[in-house]
Amino acid sequence: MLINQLAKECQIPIGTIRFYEKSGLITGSRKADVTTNNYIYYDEESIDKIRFIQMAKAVGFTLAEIKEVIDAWYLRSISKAAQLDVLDKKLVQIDEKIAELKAMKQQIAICKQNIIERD
Amino acid sequence: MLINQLAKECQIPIGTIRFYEKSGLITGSRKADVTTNNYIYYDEESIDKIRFIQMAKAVGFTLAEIKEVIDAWYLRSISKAAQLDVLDKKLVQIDEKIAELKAMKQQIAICKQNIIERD
DNA sequence: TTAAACTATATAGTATACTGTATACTTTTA
DNA sequence: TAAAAGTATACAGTATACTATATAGTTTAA
Repeated sequence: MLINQLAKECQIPIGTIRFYEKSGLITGSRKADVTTNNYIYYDEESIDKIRFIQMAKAVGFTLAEIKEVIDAWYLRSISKAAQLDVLDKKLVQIDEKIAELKAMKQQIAICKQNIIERD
Repeated sequence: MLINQLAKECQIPIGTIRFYEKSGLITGSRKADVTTNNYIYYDEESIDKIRFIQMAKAVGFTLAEIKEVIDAWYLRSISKAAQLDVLDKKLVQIDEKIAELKAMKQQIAICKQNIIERD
């Protein structure tokens, strides 16, 4: 699929896709049998990656942190142990974020009570 | 307490505190009985606010979003209904983020399995 | 077949959230 | 009491993550 369709599929601007590709987060490829242009084609993997990026960004991970995970995910050049290490560390961070969100819920619930109870 | 102590209390650079104050997230005050300088004093409320800011930032909220909550929290000039509205919307967003984090955990767990199982 | 739409590359500009520097004054400490 | 440390203000600079613009070539549709 070409960049335009990938953008529609993921509901994300084309410029952002180009930016992610330049940042090494996703990778499209030229088709050997197409010689008249140098259009870049993307596959399902790119969709998966972009969806993951969106999710991770929404919970406060930076693109640098996200790239670490994506590399552990897809780069077979990295050793098994190193891959698992990155993923385990990310799981810890995720649990920390869940804990923080739960703490925020608590705080906001108490704040709501204060507002309701005051005259 | 002066800015230096607030910074130590919250483990945050003085410059960041000044930036937060200029952004309207926290508010210190001069002391009427101190006439030789114009030092700004901060109270426990500033600590609470900065701790909240740190937590909210860690899970991807912007300072603008955080300011909304802090205003709903502390500004009595806003109507009760409006305050509760802001807080309820934030609770929804928090639940969405928790859901995204849980989905990420799932994905990473599956990825780990794939890495472990492949030879 | 030509105008509209799509693609690539390069470069500049923007928004958010700081971070650093310069200047000037005040307080603390050796 | 003088040097070191702390404080305020203003403004410039930086990092991250886009977003826009210009240019040039390619493909598609009327």
